[in-house]
Amino acid sequence: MTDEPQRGGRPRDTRVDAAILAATRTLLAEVGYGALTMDLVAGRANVGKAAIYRRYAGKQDLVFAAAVHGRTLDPPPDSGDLRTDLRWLVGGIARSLSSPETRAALPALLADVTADDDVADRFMRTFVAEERAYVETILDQARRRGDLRTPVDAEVVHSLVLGAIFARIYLLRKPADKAYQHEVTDLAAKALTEGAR
Amino acid sequence: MTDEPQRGGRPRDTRVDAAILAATRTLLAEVGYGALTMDLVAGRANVGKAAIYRRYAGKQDLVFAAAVHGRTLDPPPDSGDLRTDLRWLVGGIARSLSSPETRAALPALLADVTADDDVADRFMRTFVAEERAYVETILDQARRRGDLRTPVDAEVVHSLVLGAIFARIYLLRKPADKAYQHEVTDLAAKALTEGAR
Amino acid sequence: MTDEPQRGGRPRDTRVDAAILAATRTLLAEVGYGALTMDLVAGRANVGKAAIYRRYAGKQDLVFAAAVHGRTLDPPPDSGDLRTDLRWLVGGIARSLSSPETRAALPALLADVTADDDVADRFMRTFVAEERAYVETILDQARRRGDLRTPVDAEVVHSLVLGAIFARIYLLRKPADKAYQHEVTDLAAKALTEGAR
Amino acid sequence: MTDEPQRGGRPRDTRVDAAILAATRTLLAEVGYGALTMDLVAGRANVGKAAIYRRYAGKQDLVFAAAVHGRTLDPPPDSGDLRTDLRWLVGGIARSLSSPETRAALPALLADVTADDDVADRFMRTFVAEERAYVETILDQARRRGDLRTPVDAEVVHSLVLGAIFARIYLLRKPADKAYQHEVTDLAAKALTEGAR
DNA sequence: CATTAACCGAGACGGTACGTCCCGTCTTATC
DNA sequence: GATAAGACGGGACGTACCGTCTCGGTTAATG
Repeated sequence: MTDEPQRGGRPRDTRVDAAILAATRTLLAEVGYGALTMDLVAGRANVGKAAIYRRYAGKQDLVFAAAVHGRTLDPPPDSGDLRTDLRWLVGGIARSLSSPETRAALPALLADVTADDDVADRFMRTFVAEERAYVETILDQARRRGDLRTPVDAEVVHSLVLGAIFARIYLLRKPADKAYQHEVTDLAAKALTEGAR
Repeated sequence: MTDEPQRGGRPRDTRVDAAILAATRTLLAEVGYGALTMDLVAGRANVGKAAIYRRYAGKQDLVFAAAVHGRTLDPPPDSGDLRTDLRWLVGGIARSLSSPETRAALPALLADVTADDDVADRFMRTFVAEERAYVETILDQARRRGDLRTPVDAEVVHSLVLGAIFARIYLLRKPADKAYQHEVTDLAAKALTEGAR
Repeated sequence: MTDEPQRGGRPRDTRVDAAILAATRTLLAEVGYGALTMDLVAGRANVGKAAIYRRYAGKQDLVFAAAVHGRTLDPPPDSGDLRTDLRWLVGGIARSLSSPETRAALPALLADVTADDDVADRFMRTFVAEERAYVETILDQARRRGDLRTPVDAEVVHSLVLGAIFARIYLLRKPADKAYQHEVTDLAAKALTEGAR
Repeated sequence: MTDEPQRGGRPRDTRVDAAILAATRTLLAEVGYGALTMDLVAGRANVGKAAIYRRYAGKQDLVFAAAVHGRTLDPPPDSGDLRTDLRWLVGGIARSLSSPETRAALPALLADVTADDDVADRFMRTFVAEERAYVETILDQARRRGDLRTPVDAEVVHSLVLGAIFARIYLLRKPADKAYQHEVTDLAAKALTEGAR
């Protein structure tokens, strides 16, 4: 986001903020990312284009804010059981990646963002960091309980779980439903606990 | 592809076919998907734009053909050992997703695919089906050897392995190097064989 | 025209010649010069484009041949009376410039042709030369009869008469009907005979 | 012209208006109508193509505005002498049709006009109407002086004079120089005054 | 009678201009 | 100084024609 607020003069109109985001979400659902035009958003929100560019650096930034940002997981529970913790993680990621807005925006966002390494790193950090911390928490707890085979990298576990959900939805184009979540949780638990103790 | 062959008249020039694909691949690696222009491809291939549009419906179609189509894995080996088979699978997918052309093209392609169900089907057939068959072969062989815990779905295994590599490269933006491949192979083997026998 | 015939081999098919010209004339009337495409002519005539280009150097050449060429005046009569001779000249030019095909083709042809001085001179000569000779004949006869004021240039007279008809039809966009022809003839006769004898 | 003005927002930049017309006039003289490209005009004027298409419906519209519109004759003098008035008329028309821009644009424009009746009306109003009024003025003055043979139609006189100059330049492709202007003036004066008084 | 050279329809070829669309910035008048 | 409106420079898109070339096949005159 651009969003360094102004110093003097008339303050930003919060109704404009809301209208922009609402129009973006509506249009994402109606026409998809590709046909979502800045002019279109401005028109739908009854807002000038400048008002959008004053808030967001561009289309990617806008869509990221409207469709992806803030969809955060609840904090991890520490159920005392690795499998339960994993089920919670898998469910959270699945829910986050399954929302209609995310489904409409994420692939194109990923594409736009991949084109520029700087932007990409920033976006990915935002997208990934919180989840990563939760994975580490879960693994630490399990390690403390002695439920884990010794050397296991949180980054690898994260890529496995996140990748499994992402691939299911965006590569294989099937729903990441409860049954699938269960299978993934099960396999992950087996992999992490095999040979432990 | 467009590609309905003509009935009479001058046949398509295969040298033009080749020049277009070669130029596309070169330019994907040189400038990336975003800066890849139809005029640029035409110029590099010494070809008229019409010659491209005669063959491909647009940029997506062209890039799909140039970057994804025909990039097939070697046939699966049946080493007699599940872990070795998995290592081969993981390595093949990693190699396929790591090529500069694929790295340049895949995210944008994925975005296009998500936006259009027709394209999606074609994409799935090409990108996913062959790999899936290999996964099934590997699992069947392991099952026949009795190395497998009973109920395991090839589709789930595929999404796990493919997702792990994809997430590593395109979401976490790190190389899917040998060390990573080994970790994924190891975890997958553990998950699949846990409790077997 | 291109039209240097071949030395050996199969001779040109006269049915093709006719079909090309017929299609051109039909299409000139149907869609006008601007929308008349070589492909369109070829398609309508059931003929390959090469067959057209074997006969004509290009669109202008084709249209010139189809719509303008050969529309020649009858030979001048020498009625013994300048006014009568002028009426014949005016009528002939008016008839020639009024035909539907000429009306459809001439302005655009003039435009295309004006773009290239060499082509322009060639076309104009063809278009103009015969008429010019007739004007000279008429003036000579009048001069011999003593009906003419002394110094009068055939080129100027020609430009006056031709221009009057052309301007009437193509600049003012009104029919060069009998009444108009009569007025022009009358004025021309007055101008040429004023002060004679 | 397109030219329906906007209601709010940034107004059209008159410097852009001027730059577009200037570039068009320059390029008409430099390269002619055929080689005059919209991109070329945009580039020369340092203007986006959209800025041109916002003002003009296409190449014809642009060229019409640049080359023909507003090129008006000076007001007619009333010298008290028909021949002098005619010389002025002939000279004015000749000057107007001889300018490099008009020479480059008029034939193509005429072609476009002939192809589209709507355009034709606009063309006629601009190109023809003012001149016609002048012809009528001149004839009226002469008539009041009694210098004119009785029934003479301004439209016919206009077509004669205009046609003579047009034919000289665009059909015979010779300069409408002083000598030619004198001959035309002379013949016209003779035709109009023959038998008068 | 066989050869041969130019013909034939069909349509792909390189090239070029078209007019449309979108991006992200800038410029008005208004609040 | 923020706002709605919308013009601005820039640049890619996909379409349409031009005039040439290439394919398989045909047809008359030559040898």
